[in-house]
Amino acid sequence: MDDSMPHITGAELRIMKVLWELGRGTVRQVLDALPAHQDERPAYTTVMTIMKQLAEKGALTVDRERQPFVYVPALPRDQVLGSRLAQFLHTVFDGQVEDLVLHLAKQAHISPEDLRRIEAKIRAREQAERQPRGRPAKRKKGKP
Amino acid sequence: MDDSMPHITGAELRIMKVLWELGRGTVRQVLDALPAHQDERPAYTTVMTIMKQLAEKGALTVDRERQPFVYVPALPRDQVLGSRLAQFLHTVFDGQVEDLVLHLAKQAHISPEDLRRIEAKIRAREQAERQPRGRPAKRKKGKP
DNA sequence: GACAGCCTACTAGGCATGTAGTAATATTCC
DNA sequence: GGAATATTACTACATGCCTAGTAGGCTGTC
Repeated sequence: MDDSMPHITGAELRIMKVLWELGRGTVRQVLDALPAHQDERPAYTTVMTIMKQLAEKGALTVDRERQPFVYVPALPRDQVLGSRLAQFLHTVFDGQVEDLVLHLAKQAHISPEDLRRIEAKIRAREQAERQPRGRPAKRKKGKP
Repeated sequence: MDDSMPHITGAELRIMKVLWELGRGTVRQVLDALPAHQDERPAYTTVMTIMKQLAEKGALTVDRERQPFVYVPALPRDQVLGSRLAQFLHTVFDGQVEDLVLHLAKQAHISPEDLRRIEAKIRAREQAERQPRGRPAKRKKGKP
């Protein structure tokens, strides 16, 4: 599962995020949808190169039928983010989850009430896993 | 405070962890205390180079009186780890704390009870901050 | 059928990082 | 005082990542 996870770098992750949002897209579409990082956007060719790397790593599948190639995420968002989180937890906090959450609480100004909400979500999810009945509709941002 | 935080890389963080644990130490001591990463340890000179870099960045102070130079952490563990966490939260989870904690819960198998414990700790800390005994009140940085 | 425009593939260079070797220097012991 | 040992500074090298340019192909239009 995790052992086959390719390593996704920072720039690659930015691209993946856009594609998870879009569902699928061409280089041009990804470039346009890329959150303007305050001032500068990468060049078209840069985005293309990164997407090609992602395809080679198996993080994207390419539909070469259509002429502007269409790229589709081959790895679910949860898995990639989870993998990164696991690595971060291990390298920075030595796997001490409590330590991480405490730091998080400190600097992100999480209130105990926030934790309550999260706790409730976890419980809900656990129940949902126990009795799977269609999943709750996830809202997607419509984008052209 | 945070804006002057130097960037600590992965290898550097490994060294810092040892020194936070030891309190202070020479290159040799750090090398010996370095958790044998299962199979290979870096060379003595490698550790030395990294520690020199850390000193240049201001993450370590050097006592050159003693002949085997003695290095002391100049940045508190909380601050460095917190900074890394903040950056991680921003780049990977777009600052969505709940999203991060939910992922954490999923893969690290945190139970709601664990969260309860953490919640209690946060409350305790908040109270401690409210009624500081002995220690001067910690000023909170204002947020825009 | 030729041309213009967009798209892909290939290639390259710059930068940060991690690792380690070599020469010079200080310390200690005899 | 001199030799053996340990420590430091300087430098180099390999790797990975990010960014971008150029050449060539495909598509649609006139």
